[in-house]
Amino acid sequence: MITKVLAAALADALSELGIDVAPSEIHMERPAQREHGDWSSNVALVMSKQAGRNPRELAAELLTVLESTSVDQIQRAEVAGPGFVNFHLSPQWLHDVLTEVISQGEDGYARSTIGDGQSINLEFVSANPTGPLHAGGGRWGAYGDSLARIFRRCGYQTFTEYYVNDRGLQTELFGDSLLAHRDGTDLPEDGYAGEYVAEWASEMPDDANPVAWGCERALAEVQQSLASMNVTFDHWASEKALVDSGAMESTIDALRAGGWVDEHEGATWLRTSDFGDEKDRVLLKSDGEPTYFVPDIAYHNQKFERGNLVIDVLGADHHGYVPRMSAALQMLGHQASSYEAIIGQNVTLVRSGKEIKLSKRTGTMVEVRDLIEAVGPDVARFAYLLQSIDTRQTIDLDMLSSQANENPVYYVQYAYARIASVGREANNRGVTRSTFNETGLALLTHHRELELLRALSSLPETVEIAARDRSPHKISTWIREFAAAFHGFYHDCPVLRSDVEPDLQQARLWLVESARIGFSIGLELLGLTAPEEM
RNA sequence: GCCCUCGUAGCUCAGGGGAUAGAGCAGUGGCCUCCGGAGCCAUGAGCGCAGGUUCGAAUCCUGCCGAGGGCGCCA
Repeated sequence: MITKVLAAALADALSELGIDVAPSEIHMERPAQREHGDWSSNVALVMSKQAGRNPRELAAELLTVLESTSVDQIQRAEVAGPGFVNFHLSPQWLHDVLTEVISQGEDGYARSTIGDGQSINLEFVSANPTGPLHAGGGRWGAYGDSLARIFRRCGYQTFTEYYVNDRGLQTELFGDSLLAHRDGTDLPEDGYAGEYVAEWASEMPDDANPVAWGCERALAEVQQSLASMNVTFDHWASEKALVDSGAMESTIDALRAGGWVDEHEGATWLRTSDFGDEKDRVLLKSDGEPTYFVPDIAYHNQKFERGNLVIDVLGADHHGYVPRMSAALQMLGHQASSYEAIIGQNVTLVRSGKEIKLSKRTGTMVEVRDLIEAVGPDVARFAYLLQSIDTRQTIDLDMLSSQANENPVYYVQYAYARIASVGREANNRGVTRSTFNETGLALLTHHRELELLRALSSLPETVEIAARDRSPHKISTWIREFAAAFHGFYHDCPVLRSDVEPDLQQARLWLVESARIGFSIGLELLGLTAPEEM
């Protein structure tokens, strides 16, 4: 890769000046302004203190040395601003990108090895099985699923889970609510009053166990909604099965054996404050019943059997829970760094300019299924993935519906459809692609062609950054920019038109193929479909 | 009161310590004789406030202001 070549050249030049820096320490960046070249380095600014020279002076000396050891692709290098070394490259470096994309293909390009040999267990959504998934929960689904795809592309062995709370107070309340609806009796206090409860109650067989039946019914609903948005899980972990296996007892035993458990005020406590939690937490209530915390610890402990790094995606309303879980896991012998919680901000749903408060119990809700049915799975999924998980997201249902046709996802998918269309049209015209090695890529000099390759060249680093920052939205941002580059190219650079020279046509056909590969990878990471026609 | 997030254009949001802070939507004006106009091109406006660290801060630190969330022997 060109950045490595440039960094190595800079490192060599520095060592000639008596400054030793590993090439990997030298950062190459893409200048914001095109006039500032193709690549830029700030080494002179960073090293100036150590070198005892001012940055521009050092940069100038670097250039002198670089001239004698010139790299092929460097057309010209210059000192700019406070001391940047800017490289203006010949288009060859972008033609090399095209070659790389074609030779590595859809499967190999932008595949990273940063996660090789590591495994991640990723839990997300895990909404209680007491009703349909609401539209806010869809965000965790889209996020988690895309993050898992990104992890996998980076070499992490990734295992995804949905923790099903199919026992406990909420499920019993839900079961009782189903019964009350079916039998026409009074709803229990704090029972579930949503429309779906009445609907489901009428489906419930007389001999069914309301809790078990209700959970199963809800889970099927959730599963289906997520699947329609292309979100799936490797494992649906049942809390009930976990508890039935005796995991609660063995977990408490292990914590006791470690000396982390105290008894006072009639209850059994875990000294989580020893690990930075605000206060200690109750394991067994004074009535002897375990709190929800116990099975949760057992579950998290067990997840380490399916990954070295355990990650939870949690809504902001659960962030207070992280220190106690981290404490408990450390007591059980896990490294603090092997447990990570990603805290996502909640979604605000707006309709007719008014915020819709979501509550399963009172029944005011917007189901993720409604959203998907209204705008389509790709629009819904991309809407979730457009923004950083740190951003409190506002989804305006009216706007999403009324502007469904100009949704950003179509901008991207339209580019893919256009590529497919070029292929079809090439068939119609009897144009075939020649052997890649015989194609004259040097003919690709139009700025639109080069911009397209430039965008394509940034995909590998974007994927790694997205994995490192746990930020699928960086792929969204990338693919929108990539689509813009493609539409610009498509507008200005005809491929099949009769006035295009055959050699140029061949080069462009391969360029289009490389773009197809780029879109294909990006759309797959986002879990979006790649339509041949729209 | 304490803790966690977040304040960027009219709206929804990008912005890995770097140079002149970017998109989309909304507004205005242009662009189809052959590959799909769901497209392309042009145009106005902005980093909540105050300090600090740094050669350099939207980005890191502190304080203030504002918004959301959390502070149960609930889950």
